Amino acid sequence: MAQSVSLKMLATHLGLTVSTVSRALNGYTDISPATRERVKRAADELGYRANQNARRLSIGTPETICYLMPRYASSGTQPFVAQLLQGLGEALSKRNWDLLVSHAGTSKDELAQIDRLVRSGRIGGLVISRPLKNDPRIRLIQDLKCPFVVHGRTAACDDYAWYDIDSARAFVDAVDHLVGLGHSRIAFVGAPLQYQFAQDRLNGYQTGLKGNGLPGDPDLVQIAEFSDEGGEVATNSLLDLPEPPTAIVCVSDAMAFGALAAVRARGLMPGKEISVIGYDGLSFGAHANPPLTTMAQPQAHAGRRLGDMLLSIIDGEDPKKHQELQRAHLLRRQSDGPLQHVVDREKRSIREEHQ
Amino acid sequence: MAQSVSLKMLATHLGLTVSTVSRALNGYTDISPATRERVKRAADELGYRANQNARRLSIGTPETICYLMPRYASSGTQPFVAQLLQGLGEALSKRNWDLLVSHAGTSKDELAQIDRLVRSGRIGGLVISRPLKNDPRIRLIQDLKCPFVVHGRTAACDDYAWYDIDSARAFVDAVDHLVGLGHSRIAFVGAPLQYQFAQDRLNGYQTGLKGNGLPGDPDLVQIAEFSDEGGEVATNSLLDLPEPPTAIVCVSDAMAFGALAAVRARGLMPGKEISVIGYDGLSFGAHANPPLTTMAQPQAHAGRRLGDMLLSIIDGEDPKKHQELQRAHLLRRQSDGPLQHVVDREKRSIREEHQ
DNA sequence: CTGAAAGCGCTTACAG
DNA sequence: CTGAAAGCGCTTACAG
Repeated sequence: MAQSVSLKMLATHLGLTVSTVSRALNGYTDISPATRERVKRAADELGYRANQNARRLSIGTPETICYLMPRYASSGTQPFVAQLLQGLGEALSKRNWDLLVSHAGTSKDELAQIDRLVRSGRIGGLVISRPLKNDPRIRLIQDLKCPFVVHGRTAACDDYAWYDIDSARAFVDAVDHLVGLGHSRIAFVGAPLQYQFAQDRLNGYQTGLKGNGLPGDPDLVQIAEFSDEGGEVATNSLLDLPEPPTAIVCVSDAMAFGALAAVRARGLMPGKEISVIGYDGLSFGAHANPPLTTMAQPQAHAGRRLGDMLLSIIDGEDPKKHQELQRAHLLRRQSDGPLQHVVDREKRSIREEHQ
Repeated sequence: MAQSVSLKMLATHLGLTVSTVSRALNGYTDISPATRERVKRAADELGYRANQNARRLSIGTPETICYLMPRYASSGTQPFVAQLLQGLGEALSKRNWDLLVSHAGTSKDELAQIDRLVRSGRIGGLVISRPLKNDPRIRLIQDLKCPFVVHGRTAACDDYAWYDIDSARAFVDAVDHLVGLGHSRIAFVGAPLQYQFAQDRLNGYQTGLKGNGLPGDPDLVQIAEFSDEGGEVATNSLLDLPEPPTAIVCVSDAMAFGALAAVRARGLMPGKEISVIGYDGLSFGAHANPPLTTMAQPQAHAGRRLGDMLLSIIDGEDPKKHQELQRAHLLRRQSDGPLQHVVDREKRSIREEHQ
């Protein structure tokens, strides 16, 4: 590895002392403009870069924040990660902070890792995604008194900083939209409720039903694994009901893809016989069969905001002042449509043909 | 931020000197087993973690590697990034190294950033993805004498470490497969050739043609922007040809999604009238219309191997000994099929109906 | 087996 | 305006 020039080398090269050179480089005003220029030029020429480990040890801050990768990111269903990292990087680069990423195996590992991470002075802040309703990571980070910001929310989210999409509201909108299309038997395909986002979306669905004077039928709420396969399983349960739904709202685009597959497998056409709405706004949804109608959100925004918020908090601002709720909006493609008044019997016969 | 206990605090707490405590913790053998145990227990109880900035400054290595995010990752078409990071993280965690990610705006920024990164002693190694044929980053990193490993290859890839999929071979296989289905008019939808992977895949396509005694028709090679829109544009050009292809191989799944859309827009069914094969093996391809046949590859593998290789090189091993070529395999879904012997006129009339 | 000391490469009061 | 010195929190020869 190319041993880069040290401050001492630069100083002797200039016939100055390290303290003068250091202050010149760091823009101290008590340095003569002439030497300041001379020092900067020499630094450029020699390609001097302050050793960050030394610098950070000296100034007492790691100038680094860490993004804790969602544990299930490995399943490849986390297309938002690259964008989020991009946004975080943008926010941090303004102040030359570094972005670390950290994965963990089990939940216990994760807590131990967080503990190690902050106690070892490597990081000055943390960002975590998709918290549980009652997320042990958050209590730990609070105990550690490490600045942090949450991408999403927990059940009790009053006393820390977060950025979230108002997904409850989004599901109200989705239900309203479907009711507007004539649907009344609307189902919900959800993810395990220990995730707060899963609970929020279910709440929104239920609020939407109530707001339209629709009864809630427990059979129409199907919770499954948070993946396309899960969406398929849940949707199959719905379609097996004596009185199946005419519309389905799904907790994510991935689950909606599974729902589309299940509907098609019965010889029904999503967007015709059954409406399916996803949540996420993945660009890929445009290529689904049929193109997926979904609740889209400003993805690129999230990382940048999260980064800015975290930096402010590290600067001493009150975390409670950094709680930001964004809206999702309906991105209509082709998987939703008006209620079709078909006799049940007819639908069944079509279905049987394809089995 | 919770000021974690320092070595000095731990030492005074134990009535020992920092040097003894440090060596006990680092497993030196010249420490009595009794005190070693005592020290370790106390460290656990007090939650001591060595300050990494101090430690790394002292031992002279940053114990950190950096992944340079592909610049176009922002477009959201980089689903492999999360998996790659996961794999890298796994490899690094075995030795407690950290994983930094770095983005850059323009190409110039990127070079400056790399320079800063390695000169500032923040990182002990670099991994870069998808190099250009002649990638200026690689020359720079070599000049800097920073250990590195490439995810992909450049045109001249003899003197550094890399991990790549044999995509030339994959395209030979794809062409062979299509020829086996009766196709002879096979087109190529490609990405800009400054990317080496784009050139490799074109080469494979051409080799495949030659191997089957098929003439190469320049009209059948369409290069476009590396995205689904690009794939659509390229495919439209192909379908506008006086004698359109009966099969298309695409340089990526994203481009193939665009190709499927273009084919469907003409009222033709991919997998029937025209075969389309992608490359990547994205799980999402199963939800395309129709499900996309593709050349799949062991994605989870890449990050782990890259991380292991880089660590070995940092340990002093010869980079040239770490060049790994993996094979892709055909993942058949439903966008390919046997050549249909339809009269051209007939095809055209179907097409016109749908315009 | 343990301690005293130097050093990693910076920054920053403190003198002058 | 510049220099000499202490300190950030570790590790690691070197003594004893």
